[in-house]
Amino acid sequence: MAKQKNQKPDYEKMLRKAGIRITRPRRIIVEILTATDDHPDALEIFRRAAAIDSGISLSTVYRTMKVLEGLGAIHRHAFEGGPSRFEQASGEHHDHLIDLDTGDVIEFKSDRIEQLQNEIAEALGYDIVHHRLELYGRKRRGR
Amino acid sequence: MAKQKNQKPDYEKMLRKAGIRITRPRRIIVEILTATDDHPDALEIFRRAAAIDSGISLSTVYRTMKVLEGLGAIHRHAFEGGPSRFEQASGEHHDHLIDLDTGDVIEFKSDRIEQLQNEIAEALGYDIVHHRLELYGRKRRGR
DNA sequence: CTAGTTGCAAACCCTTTGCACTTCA
DNA sequence: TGAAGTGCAAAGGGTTTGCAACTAG
Repeated sequence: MAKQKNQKPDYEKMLRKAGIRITRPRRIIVEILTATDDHPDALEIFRRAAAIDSGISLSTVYRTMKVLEGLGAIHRHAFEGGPSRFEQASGEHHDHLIDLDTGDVIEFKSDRIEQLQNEIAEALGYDIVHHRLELYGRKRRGR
Repeated sequence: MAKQKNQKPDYEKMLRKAGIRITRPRRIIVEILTATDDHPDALEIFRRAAAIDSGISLSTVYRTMKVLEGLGAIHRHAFEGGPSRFEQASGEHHDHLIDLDTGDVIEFKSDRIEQLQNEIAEALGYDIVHHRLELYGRKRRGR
């Protein structure tokens, strides 16, 4: 079996295991998450869901995101000056570079930075619970 | 003249130079900022201001913070799950470690991390406009 | 059957804004 | 004096919540 670069979580299995009902709205939302590789916000997920079933409500999207977040199936990011955006918890930890012109999110990872963060926290007498590293920038003009 | 570790901005001078009027509310707010070394939010600044002059409104606090931010005299931070918090733009750039139990903010600085960030952005073809690095943690229990 | 979920509308929190009135320069 | 700034109350955006109706298991 080929190993995927990004293993997507099997949401339905996770929900079932957690004893959470798999309802029609949840199935649709989870389907959308599985199908996406970007970082949509709740409204965007709602729009995509409504295109499949117009009966779905924004509240349900928010509630479902909260449940999935609780299960560790997705991550919530509060990038600057905008609503929370969500991403699947697949793959390993990474940080984000946000394109200020387009809103695009590029993921990156630096073991070296992670290590330095730990050293800093250590020196300050703290244990890191989590961190947030976001770079905000613009594409370099090929000058 | 002794060089201060953290040079506080002379807000009144900055305002005057920018052609912005120095009003009573602004004078009080700026006084509060000068007197603090923590990272208060708008409501906290409002409370401290109201203790000096009960006539001051929260709107004015927000408006003044926006003006000062525009002048580069203060920085606004949107730490997780809370209102914006402000700090004087004195001193050089630094990042933040937020104590999850107390909300305390500890400043730190790592040239090495900054450098790595630049290398990463470079490699991705981006110029960094600014970044955000926040560590969220708890005091290490002296075990 | 019945506890968990939903949609809806109202409430929330933080922040901004319109407006008539004040105040600084 | 008159443009800039103020306080107030109302509006704004994103998100959460109370509730009666619905539905999964």
